[in-house]
Amino acid sequence: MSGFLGTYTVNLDEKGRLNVPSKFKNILENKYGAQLVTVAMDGYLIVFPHLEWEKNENRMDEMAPLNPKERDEVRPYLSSASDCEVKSGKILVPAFQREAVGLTKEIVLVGMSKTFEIWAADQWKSAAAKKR
Amino acid sequence: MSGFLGTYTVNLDEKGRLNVPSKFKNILENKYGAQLVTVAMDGYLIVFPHLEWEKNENRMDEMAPLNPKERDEVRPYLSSASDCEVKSGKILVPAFQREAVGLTKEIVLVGMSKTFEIWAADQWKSAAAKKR
DNA sequence: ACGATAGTGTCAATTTGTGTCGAATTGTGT
DNA sequence: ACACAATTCGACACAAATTGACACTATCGT
Repeated sequence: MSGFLGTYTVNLDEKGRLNVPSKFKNILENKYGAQLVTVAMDGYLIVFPHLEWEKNENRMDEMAPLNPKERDEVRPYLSSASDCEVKSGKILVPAFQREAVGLTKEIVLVGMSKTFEIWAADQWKSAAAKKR
Repeated sequence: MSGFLGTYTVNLDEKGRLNVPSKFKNILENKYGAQLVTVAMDGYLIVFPHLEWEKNENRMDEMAPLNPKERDEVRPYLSSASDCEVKSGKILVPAFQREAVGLTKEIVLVGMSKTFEIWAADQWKSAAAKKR
């Protein structure tokens, strides 16, 4: 297996869950596990298998907890993150993240090797249009 | 579990308590315990699980007790701090801290890995707006 | 001791999250 | 192209978390 590759169009169900495509599911089961961390960026979510997320976390945890400047630096990332889990083959995207990046129903999963991304389908289309 | 992550909007009840979201509650129960220390910063409260607070305390205890400069540095933090506890799944924020950071009803909990923060909802919104 | 204020535990109604299952769709081998 | 297997979809029923209110307890000052 070569990490997360390709794009998949899927739908969120009425509670905001998405079905993980079987290719991604296999990678998670074989290389990682069910634990994930999602981070909202400008326009999309990044999904980290827990193992990959830890690399970032260790860096952030070195901050001096009573130093406001240092807190300000990491807050945007941590505050927009969430840990979640693949359950019954599905991922629940928390409401605050769905709102943060404007996910409604149709979404696109984009493989990015060690991580993958979740885009609102219309965002993805217009981003793709801009590319060329 | 990856520490405190994400943002949660909750309301203080009529006595100034907040419901701890279950994700945070699980982390506290599994990794820490019910004992917390809250510190007022400029605009928000930091909530330390007791174990994490001790790390600061150790650092502060190294200061020379007869050195006024060093005393001046730590005084603002300690004087604005309070210890509290999760009881029946809720945290009572002491009145003087609610006033210190202007908490009324709607508040936002912000995960910061080893700690989390309590913001007044309007403060949080205007801070977020400034970011970009 | 008294009332006033602040703090605590509990509950029912609502909202949100989870597991399952059949039907529809897609993929695979022949 | 066909039959069969695997995957995906959407819906439902159930479980858990959240909310807001209420009643009760402790604490404080007079």
